Amino acid sequence: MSHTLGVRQAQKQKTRRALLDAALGLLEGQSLSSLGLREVTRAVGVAPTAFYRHFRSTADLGVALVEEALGSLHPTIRTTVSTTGDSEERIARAVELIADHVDAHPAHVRFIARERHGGVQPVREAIREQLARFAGEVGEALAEDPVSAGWSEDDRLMLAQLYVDQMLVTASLFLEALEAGTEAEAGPRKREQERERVTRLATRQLRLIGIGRRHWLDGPAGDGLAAS
Amino acid sequence: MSHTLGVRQAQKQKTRRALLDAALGLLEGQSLSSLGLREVTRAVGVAPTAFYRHFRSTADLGVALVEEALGSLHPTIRTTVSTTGDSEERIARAVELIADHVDAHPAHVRFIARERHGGVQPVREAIREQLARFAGEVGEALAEDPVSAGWSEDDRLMLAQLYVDQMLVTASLFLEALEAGTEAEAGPRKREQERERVTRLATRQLRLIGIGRRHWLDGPAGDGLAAS
DNA sequence: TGTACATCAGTGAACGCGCGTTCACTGATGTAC
DNA sequence: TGTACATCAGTGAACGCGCGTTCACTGATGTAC
Repeated sequence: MSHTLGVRQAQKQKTRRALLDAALGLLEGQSLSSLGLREVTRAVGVAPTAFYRHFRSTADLGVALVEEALGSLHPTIRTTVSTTGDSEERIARAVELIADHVDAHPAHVRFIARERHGGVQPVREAIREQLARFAGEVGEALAEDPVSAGWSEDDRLMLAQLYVDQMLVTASLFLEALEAGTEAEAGPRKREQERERVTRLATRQLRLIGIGRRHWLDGPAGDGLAAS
Repeated sequence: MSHTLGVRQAQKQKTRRALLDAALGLLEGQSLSSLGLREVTRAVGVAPTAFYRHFRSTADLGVALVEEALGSLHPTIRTTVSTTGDSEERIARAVELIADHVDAHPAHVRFIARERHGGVQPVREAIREQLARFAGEVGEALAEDPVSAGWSEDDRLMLAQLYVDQMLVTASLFLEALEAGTEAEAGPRKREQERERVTRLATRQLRLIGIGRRHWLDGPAGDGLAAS
């Protein structure tokens, strides 16, 4: 019980971590489809051939990064949606959670935003799967929420996908806000302003969706015919 | 008035078009940041150096593609939002318009989805600018719509951005539906099913947003406190 | 209309460079007895 | 505990290849007179 891994395995994991971290860093300025295996090993300080001890290719490394970026997020998302309380409080908490996550893991967020529609098929597919899982989980959480009681499975999933996409859009905006403050002349003042702006925007968008949600079952007399 | 261009200019435009078309084709399978200048000229059948007569770099070509993909869409979007009629009809028309656009220009749509968060900064910036213009235009159109009468400029822009992002999400889903039918074993049957599924999903998401929109000014008594 | 010169889109050779992948290797770690 | 052998993460040389960029060029098109 004292040694859970062995020196050799531990060292291998350390190199693997270094490769993933170096790749993530290099991916801030380019897409996965142009990331070179030699670039990554050079950044870590190992021979190019060492790469093959851990990954078949950079695409393979990309799939591992997807798992790392999104895999641990499932419980967080679940509890966030399930949280009870006033609608406004829940929205504020969700937006804050997204902002904090972007602050804590900007490179992961950028990677997902970039590669979701990127040029590497297996990575796109891995992201698609994770997001589909998110949507499924949010949909289940919605089933237990009085606001969406009586909704069909189909409707719940429709709303869940709207929420998941909205989450990604918002995360991406927070990332841009973060970068706005990193530009040479701008400084943290600008960043703070941008962050506040995105928070306000995302909050109101979620509020509007929440209103639509609460009136979803009101029937066509209450909405379908009231337009224009 | 008989010759508007001259033989030399006409030939130059033709080569330029060929370069843009070839690049767009090659970008179906990779990101701009990994697209090679030699790849493009090889596909067209000109010498690599000919590329420089038209573009400084592949990034420069990418910016031209953004203009081509989004520049002509402004009037379309404006009239779509301004269209009068029943709420349901307007939603159906908007979704159909997106589906038709994806059918007509799949490579352009993929390019925008991919490079919006891609690894080439000037291209990201060009897309950001075009989408900001879209949002501004949708916001103006909303000002003339009775449903959003009395809204603040800020609120209109908030909704406009939600619509623009939703438009992109939907276009991206239609693109996936299109590809689902292109895979070897699937065939057009699968594609038709997927297309119908996305139409239903997008329609209901827009419907929910529309409901939220109609109740936006009802006040906190009607929505803020009704949750959970 | 004809001639002489200017322009400039596209050419083709050459360059140095970094790429992904192969291979036989080394030497520390792990295991069997 | 000690010895003999197996494993395997990381090495380093070598390969052929395609890349972006430079340069002086060619020859059709355009223009001035």
